[in-house]
Amino acid sequence: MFRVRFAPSPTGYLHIGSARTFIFNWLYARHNGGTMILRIDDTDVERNTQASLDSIFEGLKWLDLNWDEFYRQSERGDLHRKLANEILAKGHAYRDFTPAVTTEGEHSGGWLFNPGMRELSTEESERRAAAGEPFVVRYRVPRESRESVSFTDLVYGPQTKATADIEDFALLRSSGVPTYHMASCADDADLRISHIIRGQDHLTNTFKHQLIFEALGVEAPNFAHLPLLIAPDGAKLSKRKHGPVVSVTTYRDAGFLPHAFVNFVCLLGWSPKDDREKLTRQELTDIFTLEGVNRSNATINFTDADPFDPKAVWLNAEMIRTMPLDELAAQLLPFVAVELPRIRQIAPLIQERIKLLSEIKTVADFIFHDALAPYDAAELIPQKGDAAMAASALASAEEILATATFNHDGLDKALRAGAELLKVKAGQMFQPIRVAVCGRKNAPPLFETLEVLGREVCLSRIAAARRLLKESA
RNA sequence: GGCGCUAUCGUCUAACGGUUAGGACAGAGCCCUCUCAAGGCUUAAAUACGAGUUCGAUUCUCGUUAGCGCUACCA
Repeated sequence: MFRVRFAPSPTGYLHIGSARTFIFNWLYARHNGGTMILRIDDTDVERNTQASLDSIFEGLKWLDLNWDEFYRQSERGDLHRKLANEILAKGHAYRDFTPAVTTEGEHSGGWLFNPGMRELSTEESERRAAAGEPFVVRYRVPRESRESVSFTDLVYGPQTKATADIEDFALLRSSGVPTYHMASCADDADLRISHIIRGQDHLTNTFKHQLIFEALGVEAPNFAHLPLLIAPDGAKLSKRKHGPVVSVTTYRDAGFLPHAFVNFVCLLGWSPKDDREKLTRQELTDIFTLEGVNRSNATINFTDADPFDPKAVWLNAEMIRTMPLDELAAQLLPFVAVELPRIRQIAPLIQERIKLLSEIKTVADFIFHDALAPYDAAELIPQKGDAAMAASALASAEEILATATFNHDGLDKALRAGAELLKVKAGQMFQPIRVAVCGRKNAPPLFETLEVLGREVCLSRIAAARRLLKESA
């Protein structure tokens, strides 16, 4: 019975590291025929935002990742408090009436608990609580009765920590609201989570969680911690420091294919061990195992100039190149204000020229704008040619295009014949035409481009180019 | 500071204790070609450092160094 959960706290948008955690959980669940649970860990009322919650749903929707059960911690407070009080009643926790220390508080060197509070008698504790004195409930780490706490991580192996190094952490805040540790463990126990797959930043917290599960009298779930995703500067990814490049929606808006993103992220901290890189979703679910997860942090390689990891871009370009044209056209639709049938015509022209879907706007700009952006007449002059050659090529092209069969083969034949007649190389004939119709030298192949543009547009742009050439002479 | 985790090309990674340390991306060069791409071929590039165990260490042990994480009434 495999039950896994992704438990984000809605205090920022869905970022790439969280997305990977979801994906690994999802893959693990699907691989094992288990249950994927989405649980919103919103116990920190101060920092929760609706925008953040929306961003989580938006991101997961885009990635086309689903879940089988959904919970919100804020609706389960009764359970958390009940279990916390059980722990208190059993004597595994105590009330700490010490007021929260101010910022200049003196707890500099390794205090584990507030002296005296652990030893308060039950009677006094009850009395002061009843009198309305504020308190937090702290776990009573069993330093006297026990040397250490241990568990075996499915990724990092056997882990042990001395109880002497674990502080008496809070279970309930003075407001009565459970802390992350309490709420998380209470829910994991109640939801019968079998495997907790989460970021390595929780590895040392796991000893505390182990203690909570024990106090609750339930068997602890299995743990698998994932190496962290870090920025090229070695720091943990953060919006403040690294900007929107860490947000999943940034990838979407830039024109990544959802699966390219998933594929890329899977390669960070996990390997199929057989040199395969491009993997379909089915292949990923088939071969994903925790044994393939490695232990060292992975750097996402980006710069200010180039905000996306080159490998992610490459994967995206690969998928764009190999996908059916109808599907590509559908993916391209949100990026331009053009009808689907027209995009379908353009798609073959740009399929192997764009790395990101959004690049359709620049690579095929000459199709979307009636008027070409101004260009220098010198651009029209072919390699090893002069203005006269450009002029005659364009004059000839105008004539040819007026009557030629307007498809690839027809244009190919007619234009090559025209070049021969002018005694110029094919390239010298084509270049002026390309610049005339596209407004620049680098563009998709000529014949297909002419065909998609249509006779009328081509002729008028060539006429305009001839005028430009004359004016600049 | 304390505790923990990690360390292979620039990046992501592979390698039962025995390999010329492999692959991919990015880079460089060549080819193909109507430009740009795409594609093909070639190339450069790594075991953090020091001990130990062993016939033999990227792999096991210890130490050093570095990076990261945790050390909250954040999650």
